[in-house]
Amino acid sequence: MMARRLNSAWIRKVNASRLFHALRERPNSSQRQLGLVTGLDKATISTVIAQLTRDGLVERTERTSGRRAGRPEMGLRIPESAGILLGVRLEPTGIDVVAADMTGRLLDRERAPGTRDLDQALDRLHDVVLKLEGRLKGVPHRGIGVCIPGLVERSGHLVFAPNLQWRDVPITTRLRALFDIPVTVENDTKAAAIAERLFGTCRNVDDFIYLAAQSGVGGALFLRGQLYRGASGLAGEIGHMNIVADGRQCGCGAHGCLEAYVSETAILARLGERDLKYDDLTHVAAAARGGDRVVTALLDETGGYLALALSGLVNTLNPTHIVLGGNLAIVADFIVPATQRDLERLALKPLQRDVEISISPLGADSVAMGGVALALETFLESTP
Amino acid sequence: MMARRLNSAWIRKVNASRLFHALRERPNSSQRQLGLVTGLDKATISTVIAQLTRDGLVERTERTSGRRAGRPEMGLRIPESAGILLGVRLEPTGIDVVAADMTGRLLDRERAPGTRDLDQALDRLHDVVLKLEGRLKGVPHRGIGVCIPGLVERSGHLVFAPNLQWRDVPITTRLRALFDIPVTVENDTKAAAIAERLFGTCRNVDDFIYLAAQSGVGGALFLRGQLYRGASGLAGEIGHMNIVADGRQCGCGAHGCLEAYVSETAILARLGERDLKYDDLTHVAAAARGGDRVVTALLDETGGYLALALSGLVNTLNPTHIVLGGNLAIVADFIVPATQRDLERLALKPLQRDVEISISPLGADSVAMGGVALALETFLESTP
DNA sequence: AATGATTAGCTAGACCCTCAAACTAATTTG
DNA sequence: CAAATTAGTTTGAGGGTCTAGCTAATCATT
Repeated sequence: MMARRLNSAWIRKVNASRLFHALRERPNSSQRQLGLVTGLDKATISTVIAQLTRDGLVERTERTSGRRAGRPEMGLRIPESAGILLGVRLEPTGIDVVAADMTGRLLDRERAPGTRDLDQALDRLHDVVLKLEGRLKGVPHRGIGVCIPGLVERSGHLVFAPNLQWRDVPITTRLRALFDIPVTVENDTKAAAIAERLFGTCRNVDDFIYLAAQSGVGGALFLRGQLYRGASGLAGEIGHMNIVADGRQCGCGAHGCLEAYVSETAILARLGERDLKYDDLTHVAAAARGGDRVVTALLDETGGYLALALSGLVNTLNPTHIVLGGNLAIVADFIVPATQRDLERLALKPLQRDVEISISPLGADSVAMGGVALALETFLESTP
Repeated sequence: MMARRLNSAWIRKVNASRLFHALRERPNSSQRQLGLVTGLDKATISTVIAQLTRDGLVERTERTSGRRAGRPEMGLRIPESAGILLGVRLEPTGIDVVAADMTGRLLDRERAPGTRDLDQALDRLHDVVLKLEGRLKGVPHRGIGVCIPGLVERSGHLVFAPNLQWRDVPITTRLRALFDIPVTVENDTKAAAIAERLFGTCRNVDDFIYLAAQSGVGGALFLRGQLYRGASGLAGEIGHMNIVADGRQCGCGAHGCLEAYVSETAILARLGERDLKYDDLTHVAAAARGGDRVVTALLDETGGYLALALSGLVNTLNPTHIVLGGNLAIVADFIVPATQRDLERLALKPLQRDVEISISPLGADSVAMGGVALALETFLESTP
């Protein structure tokens, strides 16, 4: 119990956020058009837009509508002066920071070398952010979202980040001490899924499964239009679903996890066992495009493993979309057909019929843009 | 888009519903106690309770608090006169109807023979309900919830009910024409899960997985305190998760589904293959209690299969509880230890740590009580 | 040009809501 | 019997959405 306090201020916040997103996705909309999209009353829209305009988050553009009797519609948009958002991706191999405007348009970026030393990583992050902030003066900095490859609890506590070798770190507290703007911390894949929803292929999709493979396999669920975090915030660990009884050893200690078959590391290792040495998936994709039968066969097989995991999720969650991201997107063209084929075989027809597999368009920036998305959501949820 | 209209009337409805449930679970609470539980302001509680009292849904009881300075607390409760709810379970083997008061207490029941003939089934249902309603005069009849073993879409359309052999039936429309009180239709397992949440072991649990085995295996997910229906309302089909590659043939046409191992039918069939003929799980449970090694070994194995499916769900959904219901509950004592053991092995430690497996206390009435729960939810959501 | 028709956006007022603060009520304690 | 204490009610402020009417800005027609 003890749920969120429901009062008119909260309603206003929800409606303002809904209007903001609608406008973000449809720049130059008029109030009338926003009404059609959001279902809100025009009086409500009028007052909310007036408030957002006072806050500098919305401005009028030229008139828009075609030749037609009646008062012309006024276009609205979210100006660059509305503010900037920062997104951070923390990895052992590098610290990426991107800056975007309030619509999610990438403005600038900066990178620092990665490290497994926590204090050093925070120091470097601080420096890089300062550098970026210095270049983007004169506009309010609305927030920063930090993405970490590990288990981040609801509370903001980092349970474990295998690659970084961080364990039990009160990471949010540490980061909040570093910056004077709102900080949000989340698991990298979950953040990327939010980016997919705000900026990617799932803009109007309420129920989807996001799956990203890098060194490991991460997943995230969007259910009823919201990221699903689960009881303690750890939901989405699709990578460690068991798909092969007594199968390949996984980094988590168990056998037969999805991750042991479809992560970048696993694909490269499995190719290695067939005496094919590749450094990364880009080269693998090139070989597949070149028609290498061993490679395409292995990727096809990989698609089958993926389908084993996904079919169960399709049956249980009844999503409309499945999105593949991370490095997996690089070879997705050679994986998806098999996944599709096996999904048709394994999932129940009425559920499988509704689901569409797509490849993330966000590319290498998906996680950093996830940070931006996090910052945006936090900003819109904060009391104005 | 085009989400639910958010206004003050909606807030009131949500708060009234929250208070109603709080009072239902804690009869004789005072307004102060309800405030502690729901987090609502005492002024809000005062006005809402006054409204509910006017509507006849709440009444005062004797004073309650012990000897203490200050004005004594007044107990509140939901009286029998608040109304009755009807729950229906439609099966080919029988039509069960139960009547309960607004707190979910069973008052009366009636049963008619089942049939696969749709018109005949509706006729019989109508008769049985009339009979029950005749016995429960003088109190408003607030609604009826009908549970069907099949895929029921959000719209109320029945896609397919394998056992009843019904396909593509606008079941909700048909049923609404039959009764003059609000009718809600849902898949039987989903309804049972709601019952579990309102009347069973998950009263204060927001995220749980419900799994019931009868002739098939059905599942339902409670996420963020609400039943999760998925994009088209078909979520929860855990029974057809693939758990064994090229495994046993399942009724759905595929191989290796969970249902092919842990449904009542499957368990009996697998015992049959070991030359043990049983008619139902009650006898199997008796044999297991009697120490029959073959039976206990098979049930133990079954628990392992269950763990295969559940571990993936635990990793993806991060629930706090897993509830086993339906006929599976009868033999659950011999299954759960193995499930628990394998879950510890297969699911990620930080997620597995939070999850508790329990057995539904609702017994054979779980589905019919699910109908009652459906009716109650519909009533509380309807505009008063 | 002037006028009317048409449509977008604004605004006043009704009617909800929650919530803080003051008030009333009902008890125990001294 | 007064003081202290605590539960519940009432009042009023301040917020929300929404209906209905109003104003503004255009096109079409005379």
